[in-house]
Amino acid sequence: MTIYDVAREAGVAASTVSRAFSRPGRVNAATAERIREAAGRLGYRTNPLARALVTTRTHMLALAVPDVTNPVFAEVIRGAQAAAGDAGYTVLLADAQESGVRERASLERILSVVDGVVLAGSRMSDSAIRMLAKQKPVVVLNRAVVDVPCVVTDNERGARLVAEHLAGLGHESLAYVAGPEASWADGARWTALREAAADLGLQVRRHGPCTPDVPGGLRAAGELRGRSATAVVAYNDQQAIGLLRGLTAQGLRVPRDVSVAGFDDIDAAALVTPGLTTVAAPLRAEGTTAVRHLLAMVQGAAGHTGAPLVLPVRLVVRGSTAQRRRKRTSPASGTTRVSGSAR
Amino acid sequence: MTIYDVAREAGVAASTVSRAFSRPGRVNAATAERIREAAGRLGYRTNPLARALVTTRTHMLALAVPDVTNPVFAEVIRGAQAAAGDAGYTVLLADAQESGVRERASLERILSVVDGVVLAGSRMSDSAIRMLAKQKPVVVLNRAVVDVPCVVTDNERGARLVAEHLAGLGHESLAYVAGPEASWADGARWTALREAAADLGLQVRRHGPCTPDVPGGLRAAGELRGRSATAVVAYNDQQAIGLLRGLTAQGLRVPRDVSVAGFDDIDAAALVTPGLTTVAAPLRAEGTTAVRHLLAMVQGAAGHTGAPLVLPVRLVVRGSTAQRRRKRTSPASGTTRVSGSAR
DNA sequence: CAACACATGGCAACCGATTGCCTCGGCTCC
DNA sequence: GGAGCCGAGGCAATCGGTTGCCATGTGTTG
Repeated sequence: MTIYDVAREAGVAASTVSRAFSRPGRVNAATAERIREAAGRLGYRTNPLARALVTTRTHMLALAVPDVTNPVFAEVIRGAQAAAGDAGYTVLLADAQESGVRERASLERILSVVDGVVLAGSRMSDSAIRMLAKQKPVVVLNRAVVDVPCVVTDNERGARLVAEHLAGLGHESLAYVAGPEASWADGARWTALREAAADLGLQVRRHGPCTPDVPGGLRAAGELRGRSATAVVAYNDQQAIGLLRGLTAQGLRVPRDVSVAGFDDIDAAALVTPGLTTVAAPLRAEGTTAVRHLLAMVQGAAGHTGAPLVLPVRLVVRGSTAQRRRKRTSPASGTTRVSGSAR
Repeated sequence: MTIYDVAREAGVAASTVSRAFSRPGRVNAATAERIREAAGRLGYRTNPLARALVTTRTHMLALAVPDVTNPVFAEVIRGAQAAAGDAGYTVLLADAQESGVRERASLERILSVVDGVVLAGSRMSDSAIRMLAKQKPVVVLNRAVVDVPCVVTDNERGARLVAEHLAGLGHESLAYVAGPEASWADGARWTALREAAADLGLQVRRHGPCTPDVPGGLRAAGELRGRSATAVVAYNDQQAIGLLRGLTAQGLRVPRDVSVAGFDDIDAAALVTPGLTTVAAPLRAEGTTAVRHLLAMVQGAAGHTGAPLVLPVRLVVRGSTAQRRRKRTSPASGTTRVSGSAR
């Protein structure tokens, strides 16, 4: 089923068939109708590859994520997918598997067939990204890279919200469990948290780096043992959940003995016990805005490489944070439970 | 950077360059080396689209999933991605958003550029799938469709394992919370559970259908209120987690008053309290085997359309199931807690 | 030494669209 | 009535590879 078959069926030249589809108005309405009908009869579908070969537009976008199984990115993917689909674009996923090298490799493979790239939580170096941005339109998500269009969440405000929340509960000494070193968001969150803490007169210590997953949080719980912090803020929710479990396993009670908070508000945050207090990021929206920006660039607009576009966050308070209690007595032994409201 | 540039640089014809890459042995080793070197110098990358246009092989595969954000499929995606990557193939994701119609639509869009399709948990009708399989190589995951190659998990054995586990704990009356009607796996699980229950002399009632997510489980918990079942098996882990919360909210204790089990063993199953007893499916392996089969077909092998390939499961016992207790006294009031082992 | 096989490389058609340029007929306008 | 314009459609080149077929040169064999 090629354009030539349709042309023969409709009694016109192939070029006319092509125009009938891609350039409405360029051919006579009646002829166009006749062609469309012939195409329908033959079940003709235009071959995207052939088209792409000459137009150099594939209508495909690359989306690189550090880990497909990370629920944070699952939502981002869905958002990106939706926005792309609406515009008639298809998303190619590049799973970096938490490695800058593999990220480069999988991008390398698909780079030549896509019209643009969204880098979500990229583990590549700034210069590698800038290099990439020279070849194809690129939008970076959750990271700021000079000279490249970026979309980020409001980490500053998020960190400040947690800090204020914890300060309001009487906590004076915080711990921050860090994410991967290559993560820009980690830096942003830590810096903002430290500043907010300073403003509020709180102590805050950094631990890590730890892997941004549940095991990472578990390990962090071990390292935190015996520290004086009465509240722990984790780089992300998975770590925070790991913390919840690790601290509990040590005989500590959350939030009675120690408060825990995370970032992102993944689904699981509401499912663990106690529910996790966290800074909710508009994950779906991150995906859609990134793609929309990218599409704007692909379609001509010179990507504004100024300040990153900042998406708002909000604090979701659940059961994992509570009023600070004066000194815990014997942290390890099982004391009589009083009532234990799950929230 | 085209093949012609390389040809000029190396002092040979374009066809020779092409052969140097795609048909090793067809050109003299020395010449091939010279060409490869010239290509390297120019930074030449072969254009997949141009190649695909004539070979009709794009080296891309479609993977349709009902929901990208569902952790079950996240793992499947990762497995598929890996297997495809190893073979030099790229995966295009088609998010069906839990709808047969949207599934068809997104497939429609990418069908013409892929060499084959993996349908994971498809919501389409059997006939629609068979139709599709006529146009392109198709492998169906977690569903049996006659005349189409299938890869499924051992639902029979899984259901039997849970049933035996629960029977061993003294339970005599089970409830099954059903998944989406369009889900083949739901039918398989329910049928097998019923049969196993019959063999073991257990009662079992079916409730639903319910959506295969946490809210679905929550709703099911409401409907279950006042039933006599002392153990509930859910279609999947998300529902089971919903049940956990819903039942707890009703004042019931899991596993003291009622045991809960799920299917799949998603990450979150180990994170909730109590931990969820569940039938672990080899999610990653599902993705890889499906893709490997598909690739075999794409590369010539006539997909064996006989009995589906069955992947083994195993039962993971956690804290959500326990010995049945003689009649609960007053299910709603908060009784004195005894010790509450978390596992 | 003729005849033939074989290894190697070039020529040119082709995949299925898109698009610049040209032609042709009908109209308008002066 | 002729110049000029416009709408509509066709021709053919082009995108960047692949591949069937042929030409050449070298080695092998009888």
